[in-house]
Amino acid sequence: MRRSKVLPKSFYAREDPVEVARDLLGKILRVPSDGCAARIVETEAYGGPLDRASHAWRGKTPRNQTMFGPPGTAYIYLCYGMHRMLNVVTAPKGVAAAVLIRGVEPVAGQARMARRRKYSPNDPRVGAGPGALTQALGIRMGWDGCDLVSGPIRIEDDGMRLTDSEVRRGRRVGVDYAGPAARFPWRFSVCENPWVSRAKA
DNA sequence: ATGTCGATTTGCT
DNA sequence: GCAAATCGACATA
Repeated sequence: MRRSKVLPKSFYAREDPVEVARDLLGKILRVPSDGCAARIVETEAYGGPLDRASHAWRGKTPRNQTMFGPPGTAYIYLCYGMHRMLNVVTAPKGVAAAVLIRGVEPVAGQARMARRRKYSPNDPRVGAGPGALTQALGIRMGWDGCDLVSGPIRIEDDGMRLTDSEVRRGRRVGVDYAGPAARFPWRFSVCENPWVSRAKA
């Protein structure tokens, strides 16, 4: 095991969430309070005035306000009334942008994560999919807005680097309603990795 | 292997 | 009222 360092605020404080989404692949998502950690293998960027798929496109609401907050915090929201989605807030405060975490490969606390998901530890369904990984890691709605450097959820760099040939880039999942924005190639995933969600197109 | 459908909060029309 | 940055149960083949 390589030594992990928590990502600094500067990692998140960049103008373009697409860059952050790409660089998040291979990083470690950790919940220190229960010893679980997993490697990020799939992400999607959201934000900017042209992105109709972004929750912030129509402005601030009670649900999406943390997207407008400082970078390096977690935007957690409820989807379809039951699934918790974990996003990383990027861009300067006041600019709404975030990266959705869509797939993770468990690297610590695998048994605990598998138990929460009711699958065996080697089953990709434990961490493949945005709703699946938050359940596996025990991420709670109450953590919305928490700090990713010192809070209950942290993201670390253990030195892993992915070349462009190991990364797949394509359309985002489940945003067909968003007009031209539906075709933005803002989804990133690790090639050949079984912990990437099964997307329908 | 593929298709339909229900769960259930949030926000727009 | 209805669709949503989804998932899993169940049906059919």
